[in-house]
Amino acid sequence: MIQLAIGNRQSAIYSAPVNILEELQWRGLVADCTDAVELEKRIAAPITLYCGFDPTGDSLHVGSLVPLLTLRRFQLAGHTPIAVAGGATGSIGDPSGKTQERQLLTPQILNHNIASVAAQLRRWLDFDSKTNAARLVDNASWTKDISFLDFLRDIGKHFTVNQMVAKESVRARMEDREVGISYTEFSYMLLQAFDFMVLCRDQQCELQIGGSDQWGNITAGIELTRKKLGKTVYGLTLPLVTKADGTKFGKTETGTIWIDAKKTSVYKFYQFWINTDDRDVIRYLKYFTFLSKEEIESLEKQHAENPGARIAHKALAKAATDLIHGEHATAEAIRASDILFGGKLDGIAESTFNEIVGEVPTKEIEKAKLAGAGIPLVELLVHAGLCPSKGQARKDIEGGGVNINNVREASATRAVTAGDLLFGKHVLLRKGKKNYVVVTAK
RNA sequence: GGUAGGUUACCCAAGUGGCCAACGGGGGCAGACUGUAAAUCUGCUGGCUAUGCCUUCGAUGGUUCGAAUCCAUCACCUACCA
Repeated sequence: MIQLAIGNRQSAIYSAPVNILEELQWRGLVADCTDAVELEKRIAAPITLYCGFDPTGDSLHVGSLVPLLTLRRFQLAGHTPIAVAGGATGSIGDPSGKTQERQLLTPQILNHNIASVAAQLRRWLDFDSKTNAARLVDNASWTKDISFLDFLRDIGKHFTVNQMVAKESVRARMEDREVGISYTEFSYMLLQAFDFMVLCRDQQCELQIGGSDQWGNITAGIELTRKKLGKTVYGLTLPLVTKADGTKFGKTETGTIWIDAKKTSVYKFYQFWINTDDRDVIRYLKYFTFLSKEEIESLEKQHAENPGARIAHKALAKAATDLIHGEHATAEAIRASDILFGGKLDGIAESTFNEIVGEVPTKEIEKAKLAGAGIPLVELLVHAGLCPSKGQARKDIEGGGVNINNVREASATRAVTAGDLLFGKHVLLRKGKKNYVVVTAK
């Protein structure tokens, strides 16, 4: 990652950054870029830039947030962003950063994914600006009618296999004799290069941004554009988001953190950020929020003075959740977190308790099962998805890791009955410190 | 093709006739401490209708009262030779 000195021209007010590159550098968002000197000159005037989003899933996840928010930063700085939801590239599969050949998506799934991702992209870019409205395009629109022969003659001729093979993403797969790389994925680079050239030709796009794994694809596009159009265009890559503990960013035990509230609840999304490692929190504030340099530096100072207060974590979680899910949903997630981690449930009002229902995972159970002797706790834990088996549930209880309504339960033979219901409806189960499930009797 | 060695739970790895659901380490989960951290310490880590029962040591078949362990065949991996 390039660490350049920050000039004292740096504006403290985000809404009017003098220089987007300085802003990005300060945020640590520049992994690499082509011809930094020329790009800096060019970017003094509004530029059109693009970034592709991979429709491999039906939602973006926190990892794809970095390029998306960076597009937004460019737009706020007066530049014109183009988001490409790739129907063409998506149908092939990018080998970059992948150790395995990808499973091709069916056209139905691909279309569904593109529609879902496109809808999300629309929410964080401004399409109504009078001066620099964002655009959303599907690269299938310019690739679907081109014939294979034309593509080979017009595009393929500009690439030598020698240089394609030298690209990191291809080389890694070629060296792995077990997996290899299909001709399909090998060709991916050409498609993405073609995109850049077309966007430059038809939409005056002069800059492509992407994750650092996109470097090879981006430079391929730059070369193609120079050869076909005789124009100089630029590339800028963003760092891979790392974690201090070395694990992969954006995943938890329970899976990927998605942008879609239906796939990852707002509460869970908020909790994801709250649980950020101390060593990562300031970096993430820079990556994932639009807080100003001043605000972040102030948070950094407070964090250094009193890390236990986790002021920076709270600011990060609030800002990121606000940005993605809106202030209202964020307030609810914060409220639910305060209730759950605030201590006792004694004397809690039903309306207050209801705030956490639906925020944390909720499971239903037939009321009849709680009548009389009730249902064994071990069974309920498995039903709630907190334990994988009754044997494990028993061990968890014996180890002191299970709480009913926030009261530790030490007996593995304990049954849960109607008498345990809060407000005649809910039982709050907890395993460990932060795994909550509300079981609702129906 | 020949010879030798290997294949054990999520991963690495011990075990070579009964005391083996299988040492140890990693990872994971939980507890203490703490800040819903980190580090450290402790416990657990195949399933169940549970002082017992069932499934599991590459696959199949066999020997034996009894097999992860012995034998045969097959599959895959590694090293050396050709």
